[in-house]
Amino acid sequence: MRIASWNVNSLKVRLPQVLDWLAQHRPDALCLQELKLEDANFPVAAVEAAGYYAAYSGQKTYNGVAILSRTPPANIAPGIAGYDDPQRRVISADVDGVRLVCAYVPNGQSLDSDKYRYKLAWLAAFAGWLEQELVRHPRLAVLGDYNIAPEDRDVHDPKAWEGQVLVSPPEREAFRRLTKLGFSDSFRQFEQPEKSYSWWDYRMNGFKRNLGLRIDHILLSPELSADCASCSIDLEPRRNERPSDHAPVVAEIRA
DNA sequence: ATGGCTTGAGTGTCAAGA
Repeated sequence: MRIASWNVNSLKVRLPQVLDWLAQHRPDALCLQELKLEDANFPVAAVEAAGYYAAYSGQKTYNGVAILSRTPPANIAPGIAGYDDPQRRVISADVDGVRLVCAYVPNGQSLDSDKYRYKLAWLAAFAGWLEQELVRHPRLAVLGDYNIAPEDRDVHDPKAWEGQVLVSPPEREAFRRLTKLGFSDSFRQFEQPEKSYSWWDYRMNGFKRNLGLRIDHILLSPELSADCASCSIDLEPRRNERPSDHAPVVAEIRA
C-alpha cells in the first residue's frame, strides 16, 4: 500500500490541488495537516467524489488533521489518549490492516516562547502515548508535520539555523526518543538526493533556491519498516500556483 | 534590516506559521 502525508496549509485553498494529487497518485491513504477549517466545513462530498473516505478533526483558523483513505477507516480516534489538548493535532485510524496516526506537531515559534514549552510537553505526551500504541498495533505508521529537522543534513544552512526552533537540541532529542522506541524514519531507510527537504519558506524565493528543511516525516514501526519498499518527497505540488509551503511525503509498504 | 509571504479573521491590520 502507498501512504502519504501533506501539510496543506488550508484545505479550503488547497482542495483542488489535493484532488488533483489524489487522482494522479491514488494513494491508499493520505494524511493531511493544517486544515484550518471546522468539521462542519470539511469538504466531504468532494473527497467522496474522488473515491476517498475521510476521518477528520478540525477547528476554526488553526491546526486540523485528516486521514483520507480508499477503504473505510476503522476505529477512528482523535487526539492523544490521556492528554487533554484543545488544539486539533492528531487523528488515528485503521486502514487496510495498518494503524495510521496523522500528527501536526506544534511549531514552537521560538525557544523563549510559551509555545516552545507547549511543544516539548506535547512531544513528551506524544512519545509516551506512541510507546503504548506500538504495543497495541505492531503495524503502526506515524505520519505528519513534526516541525523538527532531525539532523543537520535536513537543514539547508545548519549554521544559520543553529539553536533555532525546529532544530534545537531538545526538539531533536524528542525526535530521537521516537526512533529509540523502535520507529524508523522511513526516508532514511533509502538512498536519497542531497539537500532533500519538505518545507520551504514562502519568502525570498525559498523553494527556487532550495532553502528548505525536512520536517515532514513518515515513521514506521519495526514490522512496517521491514516491509517498506520506498520513501520519497514529491516536489511537484510545490511548483503549483498558490502552493502549500510543504511538499507531500510518500511511502510504499509491501502487503 | 526580526524584514521577507501566505492564510484566516474580518474590513483594521494583526496573529501565526517555520
